[in-house]
Amino acid sequence: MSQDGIDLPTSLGYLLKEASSALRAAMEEVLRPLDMSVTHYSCLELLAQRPGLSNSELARGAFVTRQTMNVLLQALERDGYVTRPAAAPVGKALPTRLTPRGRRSLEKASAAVRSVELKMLAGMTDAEQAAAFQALQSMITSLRTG
Amino acid sequence: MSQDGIDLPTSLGYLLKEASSALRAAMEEVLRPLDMSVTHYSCLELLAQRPGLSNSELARGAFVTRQTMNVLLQALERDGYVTRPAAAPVGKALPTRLTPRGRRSLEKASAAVRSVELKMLAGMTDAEQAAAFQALQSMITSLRTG
DNA sequence: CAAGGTATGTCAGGATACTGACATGAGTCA
DNA sequence: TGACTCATGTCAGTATCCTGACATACCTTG
Repeated sequence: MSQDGIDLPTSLGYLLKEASSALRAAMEEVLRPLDMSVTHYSCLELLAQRPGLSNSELARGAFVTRQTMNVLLQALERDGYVTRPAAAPVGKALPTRLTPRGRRSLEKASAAVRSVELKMLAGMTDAEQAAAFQALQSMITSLRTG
Repeated sequence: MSQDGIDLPTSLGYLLKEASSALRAAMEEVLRPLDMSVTHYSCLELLAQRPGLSNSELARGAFVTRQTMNVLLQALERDGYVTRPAAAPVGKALPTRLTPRGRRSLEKASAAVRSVELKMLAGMTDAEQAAAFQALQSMITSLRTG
């Protein structure tokens, strides 16, 4: 109606939110049988790829606050999925690592999430995926600068 | 390290989450001075474009549950931003409409959000934007089916 | 007409994430 | 050295959103 307003359904921002919401819902669905939340999985996956990450670094990687990640890490540590040294080797940062149990737990989750990612990419050519990749990165950098 | 795991930083799913997170943060930043949350703004924008939407329809459009949208609508109605009839004209759905006050409130917010959207799109050609649009829609439909 | 299925609005309780705040450790700079 | 800035881990309180549940209203289908 008005040319002033953003046309929601055709706005890239809206579409981005919709896609992210759909992805999150799909991930929650496949992770629920494993009693694992998306943040939970993100934390484990990050640790598998970059062992020794600190609480704050994990928080940034999972897009939550370091307070939120801290309570998650405490639960994961209590249940034996990760380990943290009692004292910080340098500074205050406590390098976190997966235990064998954590690694086992991640395996199933990783397979489940991979199936979601494959479903999401189904119907897109490699060129389209590359274009989407580049577009998303451009959006991120544009939003962060300034 | 392992070929089994998804390489997070290069995964489209991760990038999607990162972009969505950055967009949400940018929107929250410009909406905070107006004492408006993203869901709050989404609700008003939806009503401006499609007057008469019901609570459940608004919830789907803003990607929250209808319970969440309901408490928001109650607050908006109490503060005079929207109106809902006391009785449903048909079924149980209560068609919601913006008041002049709601429309005024939306104007500033819409301008602020538009600036964020423009910033996000800066550095992308029209062709790249079109490609991103198509890619996101493809992901959404793929995730929903099956 | 009766019965099942679907969609809606709403209430209550609980889970999740956030903001605010504090103390501590490391680096910078005059 | 001392003051300053920044990043980190952690505690407490709050906000936000969700799941579960219920009653109601429409719409099929036999």
